[in-house]
Amino acid sequence: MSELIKAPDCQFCSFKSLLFSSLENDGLQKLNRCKDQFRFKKGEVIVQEGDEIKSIIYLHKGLMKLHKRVNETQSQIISIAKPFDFVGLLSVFSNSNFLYSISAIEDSSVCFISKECMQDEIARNGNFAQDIINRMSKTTDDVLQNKFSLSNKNLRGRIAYTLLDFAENIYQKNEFELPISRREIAELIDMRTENVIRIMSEFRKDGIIKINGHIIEIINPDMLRKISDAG
Amino acid sequence: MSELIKAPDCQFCSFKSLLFSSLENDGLQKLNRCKDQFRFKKGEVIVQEGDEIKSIIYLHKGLMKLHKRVNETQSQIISIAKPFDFVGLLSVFSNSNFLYSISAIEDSSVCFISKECMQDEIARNGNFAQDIINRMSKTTDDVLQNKFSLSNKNLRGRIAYTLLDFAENIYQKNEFELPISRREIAELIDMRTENVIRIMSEFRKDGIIKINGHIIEIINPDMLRKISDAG
DNA sequence: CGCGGCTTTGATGTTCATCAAGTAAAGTGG
DNA sequence: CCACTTTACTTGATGAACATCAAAGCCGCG
Repeated sequence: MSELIKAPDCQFCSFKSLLFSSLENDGLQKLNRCKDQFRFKKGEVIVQEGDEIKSIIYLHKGLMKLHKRVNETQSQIISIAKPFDFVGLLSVFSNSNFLYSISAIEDSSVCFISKECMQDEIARNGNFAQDIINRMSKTTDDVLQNKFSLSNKNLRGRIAYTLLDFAENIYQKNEFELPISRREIAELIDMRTENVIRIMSEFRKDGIIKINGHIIEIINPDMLRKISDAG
Repeated sequence: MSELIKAPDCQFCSFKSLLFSSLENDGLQKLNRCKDQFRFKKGEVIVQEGDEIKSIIYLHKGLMKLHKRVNETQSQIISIAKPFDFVGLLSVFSNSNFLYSISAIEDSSVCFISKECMQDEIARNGNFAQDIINRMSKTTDDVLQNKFSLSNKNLRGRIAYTLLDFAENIYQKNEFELPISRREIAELIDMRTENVIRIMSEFRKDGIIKINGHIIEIINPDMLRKISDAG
């Protein structure tokens, strides 16, 4: 189960500079008292669709998926959160309850920062507010950009795009372990499990990628890029 | 062409309460000096994809579309902005240039508020910052919610959803004039012009709607809702 | 060891894009 | 104001892309 770990002082957090550069010591001290650090194992659910939003979730390490039930048998993945993301910055400030669930797809380490504290600090420190706004804007842009490029692509293009996304933006390596099942890939890019498998097999037969279970190696990124763009 | 009109004092703007409730007089005065009010005729382009972002655009009256070129022959509509929307709050704070174009699809009246002024005010006034954040969060949520519900639907469902959206959220009437062409509807909900026409004709033959050019009357909203939900 | 979930492949059917062709409507220049 | 051009709308026919259905192997787990 999830594990509360002794939270280090924010002041010494290695990610501080990325996020809270606009906070002077005073603000950091405050924020420090408003946070809890947790570890989650792969597969654990951090937030259930409909839960009250009490905190903003900052992802230190690992990967998470934001997902939504569509009906009894189907889900949809909205986006995948990477380290340094404020997971669920979407809708934190416009809804009192989460519109989606959040689950760890790799062992992860997160900070929960109380929404109230965050709001106080936003009201008190304009530079911090500006930082948060920029952050939100960027997060939104990324999600939308992703969805829009995908919606123009055929299935081959979507798979190619997704594999490149994992290689370039998430793992920065051409060989990596897919953190999600074929079915979840399908949920992420709006297609059926069978077709995810079929097309990945095609790519394998064409020598574009190697597959070993969840381990993927991209042999020919240029070709993958071409397929993604053509799609 | 677009027409600069004598801008009334923000203090007496009838929309003030909706937007700038967090601004005391001092802040309003400042903002007042940072804005220009314009009128645009249906069809006019307010912003071209790639233009530098210098202002935030507030839509008083009318309707606008946010759209993007996909290739030489195709565009895609990202969303339709209604009165009281900050058009293009998306990416204003994460990009220096617009990622999309903005065009009037009805005669419209807008305020341009300088981005710089806005940022100064955000830094100075925490409550205002909080307001803006809530606004952004809501705008984003709406766009995403829309796109996600659409992506699960078949073509009939998408048309039904869209007609209901116009009737309920934009015009609040069961009879209205579609402000966009069949082709633009296709661009909005990711299908082909021919199928937009075909399905709308089906709905007409089934007695669900009446069509007279761009005038649409919804006869059976319940059925439309059913089709939208089933899709 | 047996059950359920994930993966894989093949066969079949449906949905939708594409192509084609024609009418209507709307803008454009003389 | 009329001929001309372009753009929007409409319907039908065809084929491609993709979902669905079915069946079987695999793997981890209780």
